[in-house]
Amino acid sequence: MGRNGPVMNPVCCGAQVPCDRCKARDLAVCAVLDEQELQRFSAAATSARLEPGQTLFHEGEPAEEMFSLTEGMIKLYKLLQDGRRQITGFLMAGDFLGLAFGRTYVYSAEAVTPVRLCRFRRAAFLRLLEEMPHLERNLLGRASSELAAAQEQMLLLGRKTARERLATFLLAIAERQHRGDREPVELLMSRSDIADYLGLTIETVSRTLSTMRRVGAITLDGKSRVYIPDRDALRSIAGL
Amino acid sequence: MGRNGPVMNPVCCGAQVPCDRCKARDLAVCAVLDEQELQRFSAAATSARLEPGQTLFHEGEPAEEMFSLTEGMIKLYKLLQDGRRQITGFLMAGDFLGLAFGRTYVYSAEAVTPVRLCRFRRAAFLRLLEEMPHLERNLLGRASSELAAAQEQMLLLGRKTARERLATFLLAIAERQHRGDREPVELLMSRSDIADYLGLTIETVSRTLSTMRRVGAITLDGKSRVYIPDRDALRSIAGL
DNA sequence: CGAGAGGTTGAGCAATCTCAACGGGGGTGG
DNA sequence: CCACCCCCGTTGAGATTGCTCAACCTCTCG
Repeated sequence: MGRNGPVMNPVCCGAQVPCDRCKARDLAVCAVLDEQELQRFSAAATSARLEPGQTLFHEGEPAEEMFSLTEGMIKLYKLLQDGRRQITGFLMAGDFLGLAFGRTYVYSAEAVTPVRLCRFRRAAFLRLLEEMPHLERNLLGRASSELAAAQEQMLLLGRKTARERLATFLLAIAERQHRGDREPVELLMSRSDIADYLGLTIETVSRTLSTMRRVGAITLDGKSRVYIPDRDALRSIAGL
Repeated sequence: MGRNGPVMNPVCCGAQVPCDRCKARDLAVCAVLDEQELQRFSAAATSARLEPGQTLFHEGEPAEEMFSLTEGMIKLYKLLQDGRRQITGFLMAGDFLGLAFGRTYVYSAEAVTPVRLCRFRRAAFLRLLEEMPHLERNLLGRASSELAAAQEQMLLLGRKTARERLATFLLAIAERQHRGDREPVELLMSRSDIADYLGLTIETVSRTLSTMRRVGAITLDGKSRVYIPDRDALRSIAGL
């Protein structure tokens, strides 16, 4: 799969501002790389696209590739045999995935929106990593904040009520989308995805959102646009 | 707080076999360090002890130190303002903690059993890290497996029933303690800790264990010794 | 021996789930 | 262009798991 077309909005290093240096390269990694390193990265990477619903890889498959997202949203999830699903995270432009040091992927990854990403053969990536310690530091920082987010999510799943979960979720999205206090939040994922992320059923998600609307905590525009009139009010519902 | 007494069972690099090189040093990090590096590490570290119930640090405090556990068990947890608690993990000899790249600790840490650990000033540790890229790789590997464990726990908290949670928990402990199929598992933590780890109440934990005993899935000897006659049976209860 | 902490058990309750009906929007085929 | 269908989301009613509150038990410690 080769490069196809210009990159619209590559985001670098998890930062929000697209970085000129990788704009033309469809790379999300360019953290502290110098020009020469960046070229070597480009050489090791190929670009790819996914449509909503398409699977990037399944839990348990041999982890032969690593990816960085340059556009769109991907969900990560784990399944029990009877089909119960837990979504462990939503990734956005600038995020890495597949950084498994084990032999196989420990989760499945599927596109939520149309996605553009950059693939590395695992071995090649690890070789590059070897030679660029500053990149390793960057990855360690990412892993560390992902871990913090995971612990936050454990608190949510283990101890928060449905109301609190939804409130927490909406606030987190608002922050991630850098929405001003007046701007709406866009839910790019389905109710079913939200439910499986929050450890609830779609019915409970739906009911809880309806109640929040009725109470005036949020306004809904269509199914996926959410206005939050008073963020502090929502924060107090979120329980933190 | 200086060194006090001989080290009984330091565990290295998260591996299970104590390593001679750090036995005398009360260090858990000696991964791929050569003799000189190890000496520098010893120089940067001080040793400490904690009694059960003592707190190492609280969520939100400035993260000025990092630790590696050489003996005993520590629990990590997060709180909501009303006191609801989620334990996000139990650490054992060889584990790191406090590896926050942010300014503050993102969780609290408290001793479950008597604990022996090794403290580093954060700045000193990061400096050492800078100079020992192989150590950084080691930490990245640890972070990556912690992340995998966190995702497994999200699946548990979001989607498993009380029975499945307990079964999963017992199996995980059995593995961590490398118990043969006949040997009992030791629950070093209280029912309340187990409940807060599994997102349940102590009553549900107690009832569920009783039921498992009644059904013959486990045998209890006192409050904390658990025999698992048939691990596969328990695995099938665990739902994976 | 009494007090307190930790654990178990019981009864009733409540939050969330399950099952089911219904509605709207978008795509498709006649 | 319209009718139909299907997917997704919403709403309702009843079931169920796990929680709350309370009693009781056991062990340890003073």
